[in-house]
This record gives sequence, C-alpha cells and structure tokens, in this order.
Amino acid sequence: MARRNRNNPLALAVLMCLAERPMHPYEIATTLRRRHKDESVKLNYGSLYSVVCSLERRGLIVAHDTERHGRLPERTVYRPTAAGRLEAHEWLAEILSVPLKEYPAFEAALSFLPGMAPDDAIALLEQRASRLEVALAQARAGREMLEERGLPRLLLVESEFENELRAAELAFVRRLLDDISSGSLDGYDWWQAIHRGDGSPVPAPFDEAHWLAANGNAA
Amino acid sequence: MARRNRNNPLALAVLMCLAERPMHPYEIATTLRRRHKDESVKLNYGSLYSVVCSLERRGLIVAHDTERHGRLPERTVYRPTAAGRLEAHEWLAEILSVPLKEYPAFEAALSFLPGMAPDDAIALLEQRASRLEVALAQARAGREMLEERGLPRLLLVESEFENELRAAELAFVRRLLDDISSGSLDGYDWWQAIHRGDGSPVPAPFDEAHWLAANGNAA
DNA sequence: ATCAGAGTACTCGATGCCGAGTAGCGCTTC
DNA sequence: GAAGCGCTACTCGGCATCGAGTACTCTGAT
Repeated sequence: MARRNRNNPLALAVLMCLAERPMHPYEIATTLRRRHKDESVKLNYGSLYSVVCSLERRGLIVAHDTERHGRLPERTVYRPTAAGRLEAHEWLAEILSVPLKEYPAFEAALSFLPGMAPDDAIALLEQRASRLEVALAQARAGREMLEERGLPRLLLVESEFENELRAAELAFVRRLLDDISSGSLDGYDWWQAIHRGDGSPVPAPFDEAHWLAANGNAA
Repeated sequence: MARRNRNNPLALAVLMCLAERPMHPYEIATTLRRRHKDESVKLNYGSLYSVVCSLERRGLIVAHDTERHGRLPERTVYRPTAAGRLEAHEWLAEILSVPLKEYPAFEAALSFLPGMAPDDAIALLEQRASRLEVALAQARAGREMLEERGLPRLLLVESEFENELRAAELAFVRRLLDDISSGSLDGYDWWQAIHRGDGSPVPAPFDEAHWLAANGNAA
C-alpha cells in the first residue's frame, strides 16, 4: 500500500465526489465548479488527472467503466473502493478534529514588520483594512442572496467561517493601526530609531540582544 | 531577469536576514531558528539551499565572500543586491496591503460537512473545540512569559494575530456545535435524512436540485 | 457550406519542494 | 586513545504541482 498523502485537498474533493456516484474526471471538475467548491477548497484543475492517477495507484479508486460520446476521446469513469471511502472519512475526520497550524502569509509578514519603516507599515495596513472591509461587505451580500434563494445554512457554513475569520482579522488590523499611530505599541521607539537613518547611534536592526535576553536558555 | 516567484516564504525570510548583514546559508538557518521564525513562517530547512540558489539565479543575492572554519567544508557568504532589497520590500508590502485568500483545511472540511453523519460531525467538532482551548491557553501563557522577560509587543504581533484568529475559530465552532446539537441549523433535517440509511425515500446525497435552484443562472 | 467562437477533455515539460540521509568535526568520558 | 554522541553543514532523488498549451467538437450565423 502506497503511503498516504493528505496534503492535496483536490484528492479529498475527488473522493467526496465519487462517494456520491461514479464519474469521469472531467465530470468531477464540472461538478466541483458548479458547486463553487473552488471558493472554499484549493483546487487546481491542471493537477486533476495526476491526482486521479495517484488515487488509482494507491488503490483508493478504480476504473468502473469507460464511455464515449460522439467522436470525443474515451473517458474513464471511476468509483471509490472500500479503502477509498474509509480514507475519505478518516481524512475528513482528521481535519475536523485536530486544528492544524497553517502559516498565513500575513502572519509571516507581521513577523517581519520591524524590517520596514513604521510609516510605510501604517500606510500598507490602512490599505489592507479597507480592502478587508470591501471583501467582507461583498461576501455578506453574496451570502444573503443565496439564503434568499433558499440555500440552507448547512451548505454555507464554510463561507460563514471564512467571513468570521476575516472580521477578526479586520479588528486586529484596526487595533494594531491605532497602537502604532498613537505610538503606544511597546517597542515603537526602538522601531522608529532603527529606521531614522540620520546617523544617530541606534541599536543594530533586529538587535540580537533582544532575543537573547528574552529567550535566554528557554529551550 | 527571471520571473518573480513569491510563493515560498523561506525566500522572503532569507532576504530579510541578509538585509541585516551578509550570512552563509547555515547561519541564516540558525538565525531563523533562534528567533523562532518557524512558528510564524512556513520554513523547511531542507529547501534552504535550493531557495538560496534560486535567489542567486534571479540576481537578488550575490556571493559576497567565502570562509572556512577548521576542516569543515567551505561556506559561501551571500549579500542582497539592490534588486534583492527592493524585491524584499515590495513583497512584504504586497502581503501586508492586499489580503490573500488562503484556503485553510478546516474551511474545506466544512464544505464537505454534509458528506458525514451529523453525529460524527458533532463528536469531531467537540474535539476540535477542546484542542483549540488547550492551544489558546498554552499560547497565552507562553506570550506572557516572553513579555515578562522584556520582549516588546512589537516583536510579538504575529503571535497575537494568530491567537486572535484561533479565538475567533473557537467561537465559531462552539456556535456551530450549538446549532447542530439543538437541530436549529437550517438544512439539518435533510442532512439527517440522507445519513439515516434506513431505506426510507430520501433525496440523493448532495441533491443537485439544491444547487441548481440556488445558483440558477447566477454567473 | 463554412467559419467563428465557445466549450470540452485532456497533456506536458519545467520547476519546486520535501525530508530522509550523511559525512565530518570536536567534545566528553572512561 | 578510541568510542560514542550531538552538532554542523549540506545533498539528493523522487514526487507533486503548475499553468499554459492543444486538439478536437459542437452550435449558430452567414
């Protein structure tokens, strides 16, 4: 049995589709597109065929039938094996039950914030805040429309989740902006100093002493 | 000029390190480790050498010197070029100012929630909630310790951000759990029905009609 | 009859990434 | 003095991924 590989969510999407009924790859793609899964799941249809192929190699799906429409190329219809159904269930269970640390780009950028002048940071964060507001408003409007058309909330939880995270992020950015602009962020003086560049004696950027003193021998 | 490639955050971390002073690759790795950057940035030290090599090919860093300690292999010390400094600044600016959609695994799993029996979902989400609580408490304790040791808040913003997102996620999960357990989640009856499996006439799982009615011709 | 254009159903080569592996160094310990 | 051990400083093969490209079909208009 090939080792399990649970990092490409397209594979999970394929398994979930096939759990409903056998399909050929292109049908999987259109189904996912029609359901707007690409808004909540990272899907790259270019890798669809390699993913399907890998699932087959690992014994999670098997060719079920082949069909042909007109003179278009023959299509292979796949269905999940017992192992495939099990894998889909366990994978889903794992994602739901154990929170995974996922390194958003913004978190990385925040950790490099001292490398950029405070005034630049303020301007950029301001932009982010207003873009977040726009996106939030759009998403809310979109969800309301779908709800009016009778889509049950059960099928919208993922977008609800996304929006709540976005709202929390916006609140964070706004507060951070306040703290920087008012100069009340602890460490602001040092930050200013290392970016003044007027030749005054300032600690080296990212002064190691800070970390060493702070982290000490804390393993 | 090679096309820009801004998807591996390790490259950004390398550029930020070299912006402080020239280093050799291994020194970059230890610096990043010492500063616990691997907690906020997705770093895989196995790809360090290929990333450095790619930065050099793209003209963003250049070999600055080579040195040798004892009989250990020779090490190449790199420094950023002007283009490299610019790229680091622009990259950072882009991440800070434009929010990027990032597909957390949990969001994907939520969108497949109807594929799993409601009772299973409840048990799994319960687990996630308590794990989130533990992680939150630990992270808070860790941050307090660092603050007591004099680390300024400026250097902790990224962990603050992470915690606030986690807290928002916990709130969401708790609320979702309430809504499912009490049966007040819109769509719950259908969800129950398709997973009863007692042969009663139920709509097909993921009934297409739902989506079609809902999405209509909304492009 | 044929032509444009939209959509269908893939294909492919270059690049990137991962993480296990490893050889040498120098400190300690007996 | 040599064996063990943890650290240093990389290396490498294989797999996944990406996204642009392609060739083909069908529909409708001229």
